[in-house]
Amino acid sequence: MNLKELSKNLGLSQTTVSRALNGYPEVSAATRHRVERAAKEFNYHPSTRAKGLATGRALAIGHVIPVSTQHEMVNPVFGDFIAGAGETYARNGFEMILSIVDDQNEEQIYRSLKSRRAVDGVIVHGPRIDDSRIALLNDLGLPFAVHGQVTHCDLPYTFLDVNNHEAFEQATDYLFDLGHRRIALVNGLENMDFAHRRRRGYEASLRSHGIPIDTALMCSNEMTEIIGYEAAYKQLALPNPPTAYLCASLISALGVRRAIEDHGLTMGKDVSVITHDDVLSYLQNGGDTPIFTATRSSVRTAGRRLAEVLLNTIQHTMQPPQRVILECEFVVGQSTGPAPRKD
Amino acid sequence: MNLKELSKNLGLSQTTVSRALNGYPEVSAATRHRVERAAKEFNYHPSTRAKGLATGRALAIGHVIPVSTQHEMVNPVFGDFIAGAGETYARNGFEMILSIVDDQNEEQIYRSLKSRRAVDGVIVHGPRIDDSRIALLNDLGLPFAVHGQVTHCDLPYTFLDVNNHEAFEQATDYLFDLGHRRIALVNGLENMDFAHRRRRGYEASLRSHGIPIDTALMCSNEMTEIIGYEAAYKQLALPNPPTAYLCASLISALGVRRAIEDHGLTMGKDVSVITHDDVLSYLQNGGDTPIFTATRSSVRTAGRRLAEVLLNTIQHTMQPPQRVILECEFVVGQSTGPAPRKD
DNA sequence: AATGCTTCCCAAAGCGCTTTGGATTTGTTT
DNA sequence: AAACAAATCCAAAGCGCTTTGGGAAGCATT
Repeated sequence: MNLKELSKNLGLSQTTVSRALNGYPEVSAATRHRVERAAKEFNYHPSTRAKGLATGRALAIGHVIPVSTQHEMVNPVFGDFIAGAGETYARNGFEMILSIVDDQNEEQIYRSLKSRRAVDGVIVHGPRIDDSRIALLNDLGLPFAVHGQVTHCDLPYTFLDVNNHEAFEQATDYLFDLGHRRIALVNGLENMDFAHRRRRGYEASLRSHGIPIDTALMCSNEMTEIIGYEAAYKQLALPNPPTAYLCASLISALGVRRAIEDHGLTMGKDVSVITHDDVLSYLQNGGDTPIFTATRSSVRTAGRRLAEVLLNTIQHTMQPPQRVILECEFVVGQSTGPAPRKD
Repeated sequence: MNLKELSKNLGLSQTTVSRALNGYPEVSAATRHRVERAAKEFNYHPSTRAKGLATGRALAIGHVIPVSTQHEMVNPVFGDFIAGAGETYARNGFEMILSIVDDQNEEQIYRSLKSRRAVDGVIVHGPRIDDSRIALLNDLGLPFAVHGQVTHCDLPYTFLDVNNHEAFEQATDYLFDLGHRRIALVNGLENMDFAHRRRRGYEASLRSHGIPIDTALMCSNEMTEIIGYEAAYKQLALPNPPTAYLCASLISALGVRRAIEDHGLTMGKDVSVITHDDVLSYLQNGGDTPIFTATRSSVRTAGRRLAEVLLNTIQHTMQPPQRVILECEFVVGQSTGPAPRKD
């Protein structure tokens, strides 16, 4: 069923039917009603492609997912973020188009999306420090919104980010207040902006308490269970091992916990752990009493909100870049306790 | 830059330029070369929408991701599957469009995708037992391919599945051969087809060895760490606890391991664990020596292959439904050992 | 020179929608 | 009753591409 057939069926012109369906005022209420009923009856939906061609709008948002060629990693938060964004798109009649691309060909993809007019805007995932994509997208004139921020980028741009610095500073403060002085950081890859900020927050806290920064207690890598395990296992074997951990992800934290237990120690008693918790649907941090003390911020909510922000900037072009910063909720769980007395 | 401008620039008609770019033979080699160079120079890409309108093909595949309203769960394998499928699409000039939808409105979405001619075909995710989507898509005449199978569906359809029955039967056999007689199953939701098949494989093995099926040792739920933990913790407190576990997911297995350790037991010695391993990028099962004994099958590869199968059936319509079944690799890790002697 | 083949190219229609610029009808005002 | 405004509706152009149905030029064949 297309517009032509529908309008023939109704004995109206395509113009009138189109207008009736799109809420233009030049149509009488009675006609509009009749048209709407018929559209429902015949399950008529306008062709996105034709509509896009005619209006010049794609009614679609692109998500470019970089998959690092070295690690073949798909960021685990991605699924939940997309789910959140998808809700927003569905509500607004937009489609989400996804491009998986190795980080070599990223620029290529953005150019192609632009010149094919395939999308009205894009969401930038996984921003890195000094990320070149901001400048590129600005040049291309393709509206975009970043999930995260870009350190060293002085161009204005629209983004939504968690307050990573604040969260990790606060978490480190909390551990300090419990008496911990040897606090380790199991971070994500620090060329990623979020990981960089978290380290800075951690360091800021240490500095403010006069604790020297010990690089032996810091690691930066992919956030997998194995890597968390290996990093913590080694550190706990040090002559002067950490008594507390700060993890960038619940998955890393699971590895850290395993390392703690493999050393015959007890989490929450011998070694404390705080992790960032993205509230992934398949990795809940316990029920009412969280297992891990955590800095919590739902990545799904982030997806929903950032998509809203992007649609907004697309609709009302000419407004200044939006900047949304979400504060983490600090939840106390069973994984932290007073630092053990030295014997 | 559009076709009109490009052809004006070259002093050729749109027809010729279009044909040159699309590999039709009616163009001299010299002209084709000239056109291709110009296209590259001006970074010309045909508008997907216009192309789609003209050809009647969308050059896009839809992925409908059901998000259960009760659990708000996004299947964790989804990210990796999509990454695999995306590789295939990129290679073939297709786009992937994603719809997130709560399971109430699923049918609606398929109808809409069809009537808007937004996609050339869809991938069906998370098939359930007796899933009504097969019949629906057949009715709609929308080409599709299923990631998994549908028990109780006698319509022919294209799918790719892991041999779940075989894998779990084999895993149970393996545990039996190690002397285990109390073998527990921590399964996914058994209205999902894959989980149903796994249970049947497990039961088939038990039956063939004359072991009675004990429902106290079986549970079926979302595959999260917490749920795995809780199920195993309870079962291990039984008067006659299991000595071995079969898990539907590495994430559940992490929970089971924690439960084992919280009971003061050692995995691989006191209690054995075998899990299915989807080879998710952020949840590797160890390096050279796997932590968990596992039935392994990469969901990313599955995504890549299923997308290929779907594109194939779309190109060569009129060929019978394709059925691909992948056998799991059985890898022995550190989590299994001989059943402990009864005292 | 007329005929028939290729080879190479083009004008124009059409895909399904929106939107411009009227046309027609109806209602209101004097 | 004439004149004008408002309310409804419509024909046709246009979005950027593909594809049909030729047409012109070049060459070899009669």
